[in-house]
Amino acid sequence: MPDRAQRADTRVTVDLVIFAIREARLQVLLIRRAVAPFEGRWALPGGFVLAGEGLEAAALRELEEETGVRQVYLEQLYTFGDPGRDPRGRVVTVAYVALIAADRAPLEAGSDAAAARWWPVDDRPPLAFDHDKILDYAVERLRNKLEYTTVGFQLLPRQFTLTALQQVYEAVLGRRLDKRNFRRKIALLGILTPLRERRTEGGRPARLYEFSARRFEKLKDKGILFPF
Amino acid sequence: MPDRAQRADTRVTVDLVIFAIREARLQVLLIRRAVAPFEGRWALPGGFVLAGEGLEAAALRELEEETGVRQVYLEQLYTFGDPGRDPRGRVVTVAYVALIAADRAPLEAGSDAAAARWWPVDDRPPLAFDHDKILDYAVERLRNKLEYTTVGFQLLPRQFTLTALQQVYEAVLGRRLDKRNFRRKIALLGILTPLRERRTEGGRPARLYEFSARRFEKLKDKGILFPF
DNA sequence: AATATTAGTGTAGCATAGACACTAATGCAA
DNA sequence: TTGCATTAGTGTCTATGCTACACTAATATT
Repeated sequence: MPDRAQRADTRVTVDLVIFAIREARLQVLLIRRAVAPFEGRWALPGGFVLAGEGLEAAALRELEEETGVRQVYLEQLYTFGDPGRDPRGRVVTVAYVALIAADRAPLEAGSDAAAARWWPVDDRPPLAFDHDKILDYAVERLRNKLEYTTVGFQLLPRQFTLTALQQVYEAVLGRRLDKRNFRRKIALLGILTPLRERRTEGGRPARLYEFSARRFEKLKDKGILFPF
Repeated sequence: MPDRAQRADTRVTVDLVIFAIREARLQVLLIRRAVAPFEGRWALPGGFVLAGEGLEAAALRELEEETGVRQVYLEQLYTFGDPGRDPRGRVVTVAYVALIAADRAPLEAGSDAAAARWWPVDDRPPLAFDHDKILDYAVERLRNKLEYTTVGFQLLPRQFTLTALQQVYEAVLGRRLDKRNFRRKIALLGILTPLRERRTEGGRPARLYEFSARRFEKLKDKGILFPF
């Protein structure tokens, strides 16, 4: 049994890695710190977990404070608790990843006073605390999940073209994909509903699609858990 | 900014899901609680993170206290922090999964005073706190990881037969595998070193093998991250 | 009407996964 | 010693999925 004297109470925070696709690149929302430590450095948005508040609830609260959006995809990433990761004392942080649909991502994120902006993940400033490590891990996780889940759809508006969907995959994975192979794979999944509408953007108009959560659930029931 | 009065300090614990293969089944080490709450119920071993101690360090310390083993595979699983998950107050727990090689798993685990024993995961008593949820999630993760990583080898002694390896996979996945397909897949990976020794156990003697971390690293370097 | 731009479509080769049954080497008991 | 029980070890065929690869279609602009 640990001695009561040694058993230190600890402050617990949540940090958020908020991703969106902007200008066909994977971008992350960062805030510029106004106070020490790391004053002036960019950091992941986050904050303390309140008394009686669940971890995910705290993450959702911070997310809404930062971006104004609700009902987004949110997933716990990892918990970082090295002593010394925060010079102010013992702070354990539970990191979450949020995915925001392109059309719901605030243009230049309107945070309360503090400067906040989107940065391309592969062209970003050095971050405060151990946030570089957190962000790197988040990107790795997102890349992996993209290949065997349907999280990719969370980065798109409800209606989208197949080209837009492919651009999401290319932006996250960081490499070009073959158009025909990509479309065949998607079609084989059978989780997209084609719509009557088309959208025209410079050339031949493209058909719009919707993600069909209903069909996806049916696949899951059959044990086809991760169709990607 | 959260109000300072609302920002509650919190106790942080680590809980351990310690797996081993025993009698060809996936088993987990549980301890019987001697004190309230949940007195008499079985629970995952765990304890408070000490001041100045890292999360993983705390998990390793608890693991050694509980089993006496060192240098085991240890991986962070998930962090559970629902308010109300512990009737004594706000406790956030970081759950870890440990894999112990069959030959190093204590026979009937010798914990300090408290009763401790191995239970088959699919034939276990109801657990204290939210530990059933934690254990279920750990099993799910282990099953997934088994298929695309080499964690399976962590559940075996350094030298083992292919049949023993297959039994590990069958015990974790909970289904029988085809002997020829299994052996072909393993051979294709090229990460096993055949030894001269054989081990005889009732019938024809079986060749022993060693996991070759060196060859595995070479594969990783080539980008073949998860050969399974 | 010509041009630029984006959407949309099929096939062939290769690798991987699953189904499937018999022979080989040893220990033990009659 | 021989036969029997027990565990080890081996190859092929089929189906499925992945990769590479090039042209036609529909619109807007000049």
